[in-house]
Amino acid sequence: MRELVKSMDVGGNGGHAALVQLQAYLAQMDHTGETRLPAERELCESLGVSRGDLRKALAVLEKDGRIWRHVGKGTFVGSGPIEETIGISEIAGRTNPADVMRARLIIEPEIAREAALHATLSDIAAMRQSLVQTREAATWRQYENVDNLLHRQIAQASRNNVLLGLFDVLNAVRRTVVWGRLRSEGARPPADHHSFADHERIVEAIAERDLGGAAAAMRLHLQQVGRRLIPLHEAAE
Amino acid sequence: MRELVKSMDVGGNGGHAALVQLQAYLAQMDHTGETRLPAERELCESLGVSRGDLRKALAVLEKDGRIWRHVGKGTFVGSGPIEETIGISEIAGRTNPADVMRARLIIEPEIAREAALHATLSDIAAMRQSLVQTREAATWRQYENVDNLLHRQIAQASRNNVLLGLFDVLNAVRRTVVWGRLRSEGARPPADHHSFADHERIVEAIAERDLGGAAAAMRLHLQQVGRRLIPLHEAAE
DNA sequence: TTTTGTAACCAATATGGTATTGGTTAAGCC
DNA sequence: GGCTTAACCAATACCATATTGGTTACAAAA
Repeated sequence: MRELVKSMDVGGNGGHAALVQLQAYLAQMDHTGETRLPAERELCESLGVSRGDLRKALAVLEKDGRIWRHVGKGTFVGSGPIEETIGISEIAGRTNPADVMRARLIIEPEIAREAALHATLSDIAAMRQSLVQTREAATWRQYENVDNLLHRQIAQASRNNVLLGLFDVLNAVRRTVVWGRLRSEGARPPADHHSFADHERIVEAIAERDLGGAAAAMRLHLQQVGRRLIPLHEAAE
Repeated sequence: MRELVKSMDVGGNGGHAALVQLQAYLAQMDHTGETRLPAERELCESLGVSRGDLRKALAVLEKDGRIWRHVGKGTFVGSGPIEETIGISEIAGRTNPADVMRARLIIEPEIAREAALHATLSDIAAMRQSLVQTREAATWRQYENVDNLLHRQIAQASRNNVLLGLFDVLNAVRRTVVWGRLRSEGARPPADHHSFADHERIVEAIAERDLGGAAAAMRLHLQQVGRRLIPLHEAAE
């Protein structure tokens, strides 16, 4: 312990005393469940050390990974700041439609495979109902809504809320990145639109518990969607 | 159009006029890029209709999916409210360690495959440096920090910010779910810890552009980690 | 001179009061 | 009955203020 302190370049003796007091304070606080410790200005007075020494001790513990600090929030025990929320626009701002499509191509077939393994009968029934609704859609907007629902139902059928959450994130990023890209309003999807057959193949494979078939069908479907999307993207540049 | 209005149960004639005026307003606003429309109290006066009629017309457009509203925020044109942030705790609260592990097994091998395809030389150099640091870690805490860094470097090497973002979400969920589970403090990772060899195989496969090898090595590594984690989980129940 | 303690300041965040907004209800008026 | 208006509610936005970790300057002490 003493060697550690020496090696850490902690100035004089006062710094050492502050570190010992702090470690005692942490040990006492560890079994209370509370993770946030008092403000530096209070703590240094409470421990009877100067704020500079306290900060040196805190820096040691932070480098060791026992605490983490952030301006305006405070000092906390734990390995690091657990991000409580992820900003969709932060992801969407640093990417492009091609990367989104590639991510979908990587994630969604595996989700479909998992769905084929865990889908319940009611899951499958709900998907089949969505299949009918996609064909009945009167406008492109309605079609997109039902299409979104169907893909999410597949993710939900994986019965894995982590996968479902990741799908939701990916979906939100996609809607942010591609927002306002295709504006082919007015018409409705043609009756021979490739997605109809694609969707049916996916749902059928899931219903038959064909893991590889579901993944392959989803991959094929996304590749078809990608082919229709890339030309628009290149034409815009 | 007129039939639509009739079928939508929009009371008397005043409601129809409000709908027409609103549609005109939307069309005029559509090509300005602005998505938020004025507050109801202003808009109803601007259009010269009562607030009740305006709200009926807004309800029709909302049911049609052309606008969406939220208390305190306003009314916006578009299919739906794009979730700007995803709460990690929302996902973590509805799941369990097993699902997190399964999601990692599905996602991370594919990320490793992508990394083998797109990693730059500096990416690989950084990974190798992390490999050394994992062996030098003096405590389990330090080891975990470097291990986290290495896995994130692999995701970063995919050169796909969407995949990187999804990895960050998954990682945050994992750290929330497993928080405080393993408390084997004090010791340091043994020299023959399986992860050392696992990590080296993964990085080597990426460096050699062996797509399948990278994915397989990552899958094997995570399966090993899972085997060490499940017993702890079952023992707790 | 070097080190330590103190105070002051900065940028980021938290906090609380106020204003705004969609949603709802009730009364008055055709 | 329908229609209008007004008032109220809960959720959100907005803004000023307080708090916090991070930094610097300067005097006191060694």
